[in-house]
Amino acid sequence: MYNQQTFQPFTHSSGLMQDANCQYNMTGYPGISHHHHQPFFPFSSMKSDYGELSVQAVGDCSAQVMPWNHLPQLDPAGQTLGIHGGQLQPREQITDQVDNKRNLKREREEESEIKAPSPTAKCSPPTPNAPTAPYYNQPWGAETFWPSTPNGGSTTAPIKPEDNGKAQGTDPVHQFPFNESPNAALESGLSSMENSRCSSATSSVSSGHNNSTPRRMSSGGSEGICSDNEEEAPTSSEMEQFAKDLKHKRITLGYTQADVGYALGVLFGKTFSQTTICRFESLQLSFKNMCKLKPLLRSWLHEVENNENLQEIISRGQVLPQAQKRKHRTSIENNVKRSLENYFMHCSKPGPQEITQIARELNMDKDVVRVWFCNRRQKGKRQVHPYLRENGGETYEVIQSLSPPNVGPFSLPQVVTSQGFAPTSLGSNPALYVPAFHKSEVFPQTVPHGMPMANHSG
DNA sequence: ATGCATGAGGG
DNA sequence: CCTCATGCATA
Repeated sequence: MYNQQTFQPFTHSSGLMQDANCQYNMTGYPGISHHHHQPFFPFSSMKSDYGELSVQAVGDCSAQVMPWNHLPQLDPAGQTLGIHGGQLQPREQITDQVDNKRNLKREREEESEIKAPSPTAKCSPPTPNAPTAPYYNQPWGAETFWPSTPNGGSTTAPIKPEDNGKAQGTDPVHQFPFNESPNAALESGLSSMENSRCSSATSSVSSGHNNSTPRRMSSGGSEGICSDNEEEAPTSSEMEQFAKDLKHKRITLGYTQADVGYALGVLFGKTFSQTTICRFESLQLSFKNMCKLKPLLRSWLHEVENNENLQEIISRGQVLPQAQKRKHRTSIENNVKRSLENYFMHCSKPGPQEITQIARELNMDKDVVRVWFCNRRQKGKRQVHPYLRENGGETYEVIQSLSPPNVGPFSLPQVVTSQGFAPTSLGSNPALYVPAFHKSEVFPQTVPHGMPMANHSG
């Protein structure tokens, strides 16, 4: 077992990651006013999503050079960071368990599944409208990452290295770590990456495994990619394989998930948290989301494999100070959780009234209950058993494990399928969990105090 | 690795 | 209000 915190040869590694979001403005946090400009990622002008970016910048051999070339120089200050440049220090032993990892898969549009077998209940989603096809093709608007913030404005758009200079003047904390001149080494390395993509996009990552299935729902004609449209329409198996390879490679090279997330920030201007990388590796993101991140991660993979300079550069990333602490994580007691589970089993989508009732029943804040249900639903969508994934996603499994043991008379088996990533049935049959009961059954009139959860004596 | 939370976008 | 993407905080 590797523990991220256990291996922190780099000054930036650990804390850095979780704080990494400081790299880009969190519009959600008014208090935070660091406008860190994105290092270099002319999104504004490109209007492209990551997919496109990666496709062009990274993938297209002939495409105009992307931000890569603009990689800022190593900041002299960066050297003071005490990072031993360039050398990868394996922080974790290469464990075989890597492959052992549970490879969970979830579907992209599980949405439809929810209402699948369910009758017409208020609880069940109004309408499925969930496209069965993986429409991950949708563009990744720059705004997605850099929404124009009303307050600052400077925060939203990624800045180019050149701009970076002045940006620093204003905001010394968050600009790209390197402000010198372009790093030749890096450029060279990056270029290698570009090449690799053209020749064999899948390189070490997917090479060998996936004989990509013919299914390309969308031809990236507009993107004008070299030949690797894998990014556009990776199959579930491809995705799984990629995730697996990514993780293996990452660990082999001694990177933590946090490192990867940070590196992405250095390379693309958008940092991701350890959490996200973790979820990617364990396929716990929506398929769409996976597709979105894959190109970036693949690029990272190419870089670390072919360019040691990249490591050096990334290593110099400055540790961004924690802007501010946010939220207090409410801790829900186990017995209360069980109660919530019970409610959820019967109605995964309680209405405002029901939520209020539940909240009252459990002496919880309404919002906490609401959020709990939201999260529970999300979790339900991606929660599948690892072994299911081999089935190709067509199989339904009744799993009781998801159900609280004490649901008593209300306990329902849950229908689960692994097709989340099933190449052939994406979205067709997405039931991961089934809120089979109408809310009326759960809330006949008012939440009965005698609800099963009430007796959770644990 | 995962629980609880935030916030954008949609209806 | 919900879903979805995402992450801090924590187990």
